[in-house]
Amino acid sequence: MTAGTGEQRDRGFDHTEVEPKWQDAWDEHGVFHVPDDAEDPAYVLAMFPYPSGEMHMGHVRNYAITDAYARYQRMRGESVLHPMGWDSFGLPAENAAMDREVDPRGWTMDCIATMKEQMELMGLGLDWDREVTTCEPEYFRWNQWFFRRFYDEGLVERKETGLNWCPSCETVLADENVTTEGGTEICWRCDTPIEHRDMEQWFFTTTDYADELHEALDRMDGWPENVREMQRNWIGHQEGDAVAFELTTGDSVEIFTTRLDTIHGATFFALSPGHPVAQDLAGEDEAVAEYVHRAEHGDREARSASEASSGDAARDEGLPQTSGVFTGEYAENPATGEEIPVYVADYVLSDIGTGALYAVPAHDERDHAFAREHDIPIRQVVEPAPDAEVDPADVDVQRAAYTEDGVLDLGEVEGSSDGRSESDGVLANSGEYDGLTSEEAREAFVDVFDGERRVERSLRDWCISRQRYWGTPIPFVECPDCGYVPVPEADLPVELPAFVRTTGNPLDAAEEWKQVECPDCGGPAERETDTMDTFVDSSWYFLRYISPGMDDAPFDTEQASDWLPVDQYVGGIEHATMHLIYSRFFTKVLADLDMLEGVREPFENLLTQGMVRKGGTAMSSSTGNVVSPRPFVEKHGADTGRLFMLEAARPEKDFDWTEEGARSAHEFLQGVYALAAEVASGAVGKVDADADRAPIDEYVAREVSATTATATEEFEAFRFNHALQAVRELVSLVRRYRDETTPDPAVVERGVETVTKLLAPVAPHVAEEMWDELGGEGLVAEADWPGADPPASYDIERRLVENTREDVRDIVDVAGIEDPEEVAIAVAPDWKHEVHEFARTSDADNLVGAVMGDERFREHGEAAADFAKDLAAEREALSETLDPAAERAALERAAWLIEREFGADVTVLAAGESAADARPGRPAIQID
RNA sequence: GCGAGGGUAGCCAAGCCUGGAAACGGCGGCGGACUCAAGAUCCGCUCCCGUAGGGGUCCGAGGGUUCGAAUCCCUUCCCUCGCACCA
Repeated sequence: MTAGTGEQRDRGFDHTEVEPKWQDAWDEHGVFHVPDDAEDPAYVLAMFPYPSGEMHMGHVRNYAITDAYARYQRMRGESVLHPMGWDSFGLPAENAAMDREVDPRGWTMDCIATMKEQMELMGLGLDWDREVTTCEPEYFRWNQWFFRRFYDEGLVERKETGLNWCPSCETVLADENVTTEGGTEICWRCDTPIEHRDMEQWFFTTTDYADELHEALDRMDGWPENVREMQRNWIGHQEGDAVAFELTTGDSVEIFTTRLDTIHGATFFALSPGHPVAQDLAGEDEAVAEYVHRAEHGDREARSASEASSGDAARDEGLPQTSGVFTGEYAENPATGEEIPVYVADYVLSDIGTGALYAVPAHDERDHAFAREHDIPIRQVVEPAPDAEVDPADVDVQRAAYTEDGVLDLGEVEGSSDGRSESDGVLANSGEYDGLTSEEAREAFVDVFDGERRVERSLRDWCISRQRYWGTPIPFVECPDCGYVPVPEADLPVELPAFVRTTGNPLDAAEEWKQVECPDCGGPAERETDTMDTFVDSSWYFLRYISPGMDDAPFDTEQASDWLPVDQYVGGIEHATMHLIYSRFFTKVLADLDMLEGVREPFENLLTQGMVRKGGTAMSSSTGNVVSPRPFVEKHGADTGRLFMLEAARPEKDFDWTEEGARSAHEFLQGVYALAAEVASGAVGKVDADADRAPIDEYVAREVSATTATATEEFEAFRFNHALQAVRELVSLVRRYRDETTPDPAVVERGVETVTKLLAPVAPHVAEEMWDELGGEGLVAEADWPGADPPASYDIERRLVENTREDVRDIVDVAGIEDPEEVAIAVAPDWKHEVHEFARTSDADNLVGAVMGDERFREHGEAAADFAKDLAAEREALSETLDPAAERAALERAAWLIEREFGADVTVLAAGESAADARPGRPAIQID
């Protein structure tokens, strides 16, 4: 439908008129501004966007969630910080600049302006006074400032290692920026397969914090388990031992193993092709040199080859898994004193452990395969424990490796009472250590072989250099005499030179900018031309929101310590191992630099929102499978979009965008607005003292309270869909009340007013309009959230009413009663209630006996015995019921619903003859 | 291979932690009210049988615990995601 048609205006509201009006009003009242002196406000944060210029539905969902929660908290009386900013450095701006003769800055600023306008269109309640833009020198100067501080603290290293290179983006990438798809490593931004290059780059030493980053995850209850698990995987955790082996080359080579217990079975030694000792040997031995070369270069071809094939694993096809070359050198097995041959083997990876290992073919499958191929002896040193399920005679290590390591399953230690230990392995052929369990042997051997117990992790230091223009210049100068020298703090920020279109890094081409004096010796020097990974920007932006204008520090320590951690963070799962690890790292470093007090984790609660799909598949601009937010909002209104998104599914789940769902949301809003307008115009009911109506009014009042309680609970738990479902039910009830009785306008008004408030966080514009119609004071955005106690015994009563209504329907239906005229409902007599309660709480063995033994009940004779028998059959399932008077009152309150449904008179009776069939919670029903 | 999360009526989807009602809600379908009619709105029904509220079957499959299991335990199958030549 077209906005603002005459037809619409008659009965509904026109969102093109209403939405800007209230946006202005919120603005004028500074509703969303948080003063600096606010005490520990609720910090509700959506991951700030990269300003691409167009919002997509994922953004809308993200912000609809945080805004609803923030608005809800505000109505609860909290001060709320709900800020927004722009993650505005990055390659797309540079690409756009190359494509269409603009400069990255201009393009970015235009995009920000458009996106901000779209956010305003959505009516998001954001504190724009705290807007943060990472590509502004006022922001990125602090990146440089942090870089220097980190450098002073020894957290910055410049080192050469094998790095990921994206040929399309023409820059190195951190490990975190590389994703694996079908065995191929690709760039997270452009999906181009990456290459490996050895380069010297700048690193933040995230590994210094690996232990804490890993261990703290266990305590982060506010995070979803899958994100924590992803981070655990990413950081890695292998407990083992490092032991040195002496080689005939004269080198002492450290290995890392989780199976030190098997050391007596080591029959060869293996180095990865990248290992320094292997590299040295390659210099002396042609065969080794050739193998190392093939291993290093086969790599790339093999990857593209395996990509073409079905591509199960990224196993090199050029080099089989068992490939390797004997170096002619030997290592001494410290356990046996034997000389074992040293191989260079491709299956040994340079970035796992130390890149060197002793191989135990008897107890490791890969070592086994290698040994078979190269005719190396296989010696068993672990066998099944005497009490293990496996017969030692069945173990043939010549045929296959026996990998049971005999680790005690902690959960099963107690279970050894069943006569069988869970420890499967004990040592054999290991001299004096025979008979020890693997675990005991490991304990012993660390000392015996002068090793070191250690935890190996897969987390690597964070490579932050990027060979791109549109980022924060790394504040260093390279002097031919002094080496790398930091730019003095007084000279910060190092700003970007004008953009030039060039292949490669534009900063390299900015000759004038590049040439500087060395801060140390004053001689000619060159600026570092790399810029920082943009994840540096996003690692602390949530701190800048706290003191956005501060110009002598990145943020105010005292205020940040009070306002952090972020109470609720909402964003996409794609940042699980990137942004969310980097931010945690930054926060810990800042805490250790005393810039934060008592805060070591930035985000208390994390919600990863699900995708918005269409027709079962993800919305994607490349396939055109999208619903564009802007046209949608212009046509149907922001509230419609927000309501639909939030009621369609729980925030963390994916959901399908459907036309029907959106339409249903729109119609609901129009309908509920119309109801408010009708109430406001005085067209509903008349003030007329009618005693009969009192129970009905009370019924509605109780439903209003119950809905409020439900909505509150659900908002609190981020289940907006459940809250909204309850609100829809209440609206439906209020309508029925209005239509079918002589309604009390005050009751209707209270219902509609409550609905307005409950809806305000989700459909804020319509809610303001309704609030205005109803004559509410001020803005509903600033109104108090309604009280939230559920009425006494509400659940029991609801069950009673629902059951009774259903029973009436059943009877009418099954008995084929055409036109019921009178429905009589009779509550069970007092004594039955007493027996029921007695049965429910009694623990007597013989319930019937116990009941009949009580003279209160005995006087009801046979009826009491029968009833007791029935109860006995289901005594464990008996649930609490209302007392007779309460039951009767509840049914009287609900009687109007039955009258309305069947057009029959309904009478609710106290117990009488007609109540013979009645039971507590199940009244007798007579229909005529 | 390791790990995490899932499998609920035609579809989407609650409930499972803290066992106790054929199992919330939405969509679709069916019937009814209102209406000249359509739309909108409202009220029901939607696993099977049943002319007074009853009975049967049911929550991926199979076992078990229990008076009682969608919920707890074990086994098994399938799906999604993350990690993975990890020494």
